[in-house]
Amino acid sequence: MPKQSKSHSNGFERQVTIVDIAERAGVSIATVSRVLNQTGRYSEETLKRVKATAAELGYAPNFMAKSLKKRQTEQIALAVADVGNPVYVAMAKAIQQVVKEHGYRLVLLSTEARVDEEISILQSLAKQYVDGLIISPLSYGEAHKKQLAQVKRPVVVIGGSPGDMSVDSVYVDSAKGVRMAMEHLLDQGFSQIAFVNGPSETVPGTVRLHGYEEALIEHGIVLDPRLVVHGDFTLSGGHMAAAKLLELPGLPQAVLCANDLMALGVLRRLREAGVRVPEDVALVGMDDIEQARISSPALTTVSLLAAERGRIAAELLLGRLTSGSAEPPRQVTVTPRLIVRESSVAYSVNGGAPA
Amino acid sequence: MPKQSKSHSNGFERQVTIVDIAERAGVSIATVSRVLNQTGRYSEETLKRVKATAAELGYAPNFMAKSLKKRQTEQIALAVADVGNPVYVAMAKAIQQVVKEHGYRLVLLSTEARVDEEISILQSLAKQYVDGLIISPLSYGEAHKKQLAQVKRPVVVIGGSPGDMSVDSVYVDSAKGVRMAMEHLLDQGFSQIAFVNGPSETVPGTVRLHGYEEALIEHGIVLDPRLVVHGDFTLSGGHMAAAKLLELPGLPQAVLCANDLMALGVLRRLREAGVRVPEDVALVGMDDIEQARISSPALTTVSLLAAERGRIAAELLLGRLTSGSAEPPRQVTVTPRLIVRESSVAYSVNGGAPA
DNA sequence: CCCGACTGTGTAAAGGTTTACACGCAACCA
DNA sequence: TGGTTGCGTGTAAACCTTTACACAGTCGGG
Repeated sequence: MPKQSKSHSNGFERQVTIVDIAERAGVSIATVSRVLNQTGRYSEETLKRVKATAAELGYAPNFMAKSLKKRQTEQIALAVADVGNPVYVAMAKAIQQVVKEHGYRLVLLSTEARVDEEISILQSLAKQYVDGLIISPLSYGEAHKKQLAQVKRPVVVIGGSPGDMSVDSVYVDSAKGVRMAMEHLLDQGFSQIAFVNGPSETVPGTVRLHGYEEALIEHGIVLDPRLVVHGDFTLSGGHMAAAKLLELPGLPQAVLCANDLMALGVLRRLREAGVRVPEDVALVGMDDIEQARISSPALTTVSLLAAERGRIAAELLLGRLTSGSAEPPRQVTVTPRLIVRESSVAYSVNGGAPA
Repeated sequence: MPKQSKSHSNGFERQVTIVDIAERAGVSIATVSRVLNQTGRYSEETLKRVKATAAELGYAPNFMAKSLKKRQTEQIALAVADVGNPVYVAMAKAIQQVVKEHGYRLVLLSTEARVDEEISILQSLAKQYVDGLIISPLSYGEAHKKQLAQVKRPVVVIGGSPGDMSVDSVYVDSAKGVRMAMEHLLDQGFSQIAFVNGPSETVPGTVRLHGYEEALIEHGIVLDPRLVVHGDFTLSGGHMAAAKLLELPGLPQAVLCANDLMALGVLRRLREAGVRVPEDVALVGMDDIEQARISSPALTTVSLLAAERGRIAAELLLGRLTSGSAEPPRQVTVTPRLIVRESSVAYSVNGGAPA
């Protein structure tokens, strides 16, 4: 016997709940829930009636109530330093794609490259608004590790330190990437190779400088401190860094940049100064962002596989979420790839190898 | 849908709740809630004790429970066709910034340029996982309007049709943008101006074509159908479109592209063919993405103010959220801005102000 | 004919908050 | 002194689900 609905004269549009469906269909809310979630047992007859009533009423389940009860939100968060940075965009896109496939939504968090923001995001995980987090911290110190140890929701970090197994992570050996780029330049006979690095207090900054130094040592070249300048990983940072290089008595034979954005800034500054690339100076970047492919000359770069790292991170996280969190942390390492284009090979243009 | 993890015995490590704090501090949960939310009345003494206990226990409020009760999630969603498109990235960045300032989180939804995805996002608003939505649909037809009319949460659309007041929206007159670009080219004496448009079934596609036609009519030039080609708003789309133009008996004097991405593709193809820009052909794009500024030659373009539109949309939405939803829908219109750079001025004058 | 198994369903208890309402008490005023 | 006020606090009812448990009926086997 269907009870009389008690919701008539309320001026507000009350949300349709399973209670409404239950009343209308003459069953209990438990049955409605079972039918709608296809769980437990119910007869063919009830199934039809409940589904019909739900459709009729335009029912939509309330996510908050569901999440509260099931203790999972079907949301995962991505925290990056700069939403506009092409590298993170590529990552975000890849991640968005895989989490969407699995029915999760992506919450975009921006840290503005501030450590305290990163920490506070880690802490806010306790508020349970997401099931898991992918974070790509710029620095990765004790504060991070300490927070990570306390967090109870799965986290995967993109970046971090190699061999650190305190949490799932995906790592790219960017020092090796730098060495690959250096090999490429050294092989062409260049010995005066400038290095436009990022801020030295960031992880990428220190790691990549290390790669640069190693490559020089390996080839018996002493590091000229004047050839190492710093930018902030942005276009204008590269632009200013190039200005510093132009002040040197002689032009270096090649310039290696710690990321593509700075390389493009350098390219622009060099062009303004009438310096031709690659004829006068060879130029190499890192990241393989889309702009590198379409710049003129097309930029030689080292792909750090941003999209792939994003994809892997998402899969790692999803794995934690669906199967247990019992297994020990995993670290997936991807290998950078050198992509030779126009900006670093002088002889392909004018036919003459650099002396 | 995410797979159900088989009732993962999460018995231990219970979440710290206000009940725990209440017991420990010897007060009721209501008092705890009042103190923690700084609402209602409580003595200085209780304040101290509750706060101390909360800190001691490492309490973090449960978002789901709070949202369920308060009927608001502190989340807003952004739905765009392509997360990787620089225009949407700029929008997203601006939006993220303002919503973050107001304590909201941003959920990123991608529609893959499919209408059914857009509709289903609109429908899913009923599930209440966000407080509001910003959507930038590629097409904007009856299906959209019908759904929008039913939706009970505030939505603001970026794009849409001018003068449509069924919902908050921010609109840019891109037809006018096209006319501005055309004026710029016509003023220099060019009459053979090719137009690389987007797909004609999209809103931007039709609108911009319209602007192109109007400008021609205004100047008494008959439209040469061979000069209108189509791309898909991507780099490679522009590349292929340029190929078509190169097949024509004579080169046009100028090429106007419906967006910057295609313009850069055109630029690349022209360079491959040995055509110089701007000496042989003038080139103009639209959108003013960052790459336009650093390309070589720097691309003349029409700024469609993506970031600003994002900012405005976010503010519109936030306005709805905080003050009432009583007021009638508003439509904010922004005016495009011509940005003259190198690619369109043969006489090598750098920069320049819009007329 | 009884017992166990199974099937379909309902009852009620979470899940963690916010908040309307009520209550006890001190202070104040007439 | 009695009544009002205001303060600080507690009780309990939501918010909307999911789900453990119980119950009533049916059916088959012994």
